[in-house]
Amino acid sequence: MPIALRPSQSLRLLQQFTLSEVRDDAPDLTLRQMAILLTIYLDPPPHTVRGLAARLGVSKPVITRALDTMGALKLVSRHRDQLDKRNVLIRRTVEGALYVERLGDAIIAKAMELPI
Amino acid sequence: MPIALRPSQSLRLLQQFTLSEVRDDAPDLTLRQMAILLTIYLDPPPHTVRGLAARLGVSKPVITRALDTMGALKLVSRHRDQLDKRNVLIRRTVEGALYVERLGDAIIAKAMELPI
DNA sequence: TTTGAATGAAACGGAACCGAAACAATTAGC
DNA sequence: GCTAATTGTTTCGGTTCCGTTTCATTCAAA
Repeated sequence: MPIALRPSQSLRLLQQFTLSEVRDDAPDLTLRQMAILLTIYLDPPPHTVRGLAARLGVSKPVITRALDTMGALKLVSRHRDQLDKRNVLIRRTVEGALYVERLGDAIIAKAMELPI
Repeated sequence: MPIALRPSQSLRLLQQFTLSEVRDDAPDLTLRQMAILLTIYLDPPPHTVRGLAARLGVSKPVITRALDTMGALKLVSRHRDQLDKRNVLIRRTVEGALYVERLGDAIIAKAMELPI
């Protein structure tokens, strides 16, 4: 059975989620950064700058800069591909996995609280 | 019956939603702007800068700047409260309602596509 | 009426982000 | 080997956002 949401439920869920993120002490990611992070953690590896840029429909510098920021936050890490040294492989980190897990928990909690 | 989501479903839903927003031509709002916009459109009015700042747990300048940006996008409008001219009342707009409605539709569509 | 509190906006310096273009490093094709 | 293509990064000028502080306006209380 697919997940069926009514319009008011979907918007309330999004509101509660964004509010919890804003209120939280954890660093706020931009929408783009969040899309990149989730793609790295949900889609099967390997992940490259080029591949992520294509997945998001943005330019490569957008990915590079987002990886700079999230790398400083230790949410992802970069490593040169030894088979093709032009490539950079983006890998998951423990901190990133925790961050993503926390996102999922927040959504589940807010979904549970939704009025019927 | 409350909305029950499994962790993988909640994260996949968030990924699909953020990806659709990033890919979309519509201007990307920051998480804070989105929280403000949804609060204005979902919570009962009146909405003031001070009230929104308290609701989000941020400072007033954060609200003022976000209203500047979203006002330029015509997603919200500002009006002086004639009863207490210190207050600024934030009101909804047609464009903002459409933007919010589109957000809800995107979530519903992505939720329907989730694997069981 | 005058002092103090409350509200929202503006100013400030610093940081991050944007699109576009140019760039070095590496690989592929001939 | 040598040219062309690919990959990711850097640079550029400009914009937006941030936190903090300061300010103007308005209301409330004495």
